[in-house]
Amino acid sequence: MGRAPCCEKMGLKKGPWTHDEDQILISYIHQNGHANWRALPKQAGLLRCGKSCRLRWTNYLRPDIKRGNFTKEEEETIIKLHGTLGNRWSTIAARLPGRTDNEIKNVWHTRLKKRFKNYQRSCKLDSNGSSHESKAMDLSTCLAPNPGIESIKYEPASPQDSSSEFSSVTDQIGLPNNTVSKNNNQVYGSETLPWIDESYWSEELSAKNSISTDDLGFGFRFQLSPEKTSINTMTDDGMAFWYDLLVRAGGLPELPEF
DNA sequence: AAGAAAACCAACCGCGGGCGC
DNA sequence: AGCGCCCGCGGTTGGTTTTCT
Repeated sequence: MGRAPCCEKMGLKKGPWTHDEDQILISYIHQNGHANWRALPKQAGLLRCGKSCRLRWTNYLRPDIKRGNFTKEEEETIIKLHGTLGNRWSTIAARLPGRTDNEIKNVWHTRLKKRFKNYQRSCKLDSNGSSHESKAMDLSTCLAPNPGIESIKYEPASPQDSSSEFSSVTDQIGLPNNTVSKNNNQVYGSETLPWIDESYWSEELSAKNSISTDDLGFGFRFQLSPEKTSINTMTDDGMAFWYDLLVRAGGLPELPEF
């Protein structure tokens, strides 16, 4: 079928908006609203397509837009919401009054994503493993004020899942097999890390009592249980996994300085 | 001081959903 | 039911500004 390009018509202007164009658009919308974006530019006397007008208004000219740098709280909110919602920028923007989806998307791509990646890289274990403990504690610091993991129950995705597949899972999430054991579908770690306080987990997670890792591509389910379990070493991928898990659980604490 | 590289961000593009005809 | 229009969304681009060497 195919659709004609939005600005195909000759004479329609593209590129950065001028101050005069902004004033025309603002004035028109204040007087007439923006019920029909397609018809708006012609009625307002702008040589722009409706799409361009809508974008300029929603991303820049709207009176309720908050300009200026993002606060630390706003950045943390973006990271938390991105962890649970993914790239649903408009949904994230709806939770940040005065911020646009475009702005949030830009902040994520230009600053937050890189900072998070750098942090993961900084946590990467030494090849000789000598820094496992310290790096693990770095993670604990990262996850302060309630470091550690309360309890994780391993639940095979299907009845035929075996211990060998469990090993592949621990490989995937970066948990060395010798630090984790499986017994009656419980995953046990060593005792070297502090526990996560039960209050750490959100009400939402408590209600669900389980976290599906399908979204992460593992195809397994980890379920909370009353028994305490801890993990004492992690690779960067493992950290990314747990970090993601905590974000998804709504329990992301204050971010460390990167 | 100047050129290069990196960071930033406004704007564009194309897709898909909703809706009316 | 099918088609086409409109709008909103997410991905991407490219120009500008800032930082680095």
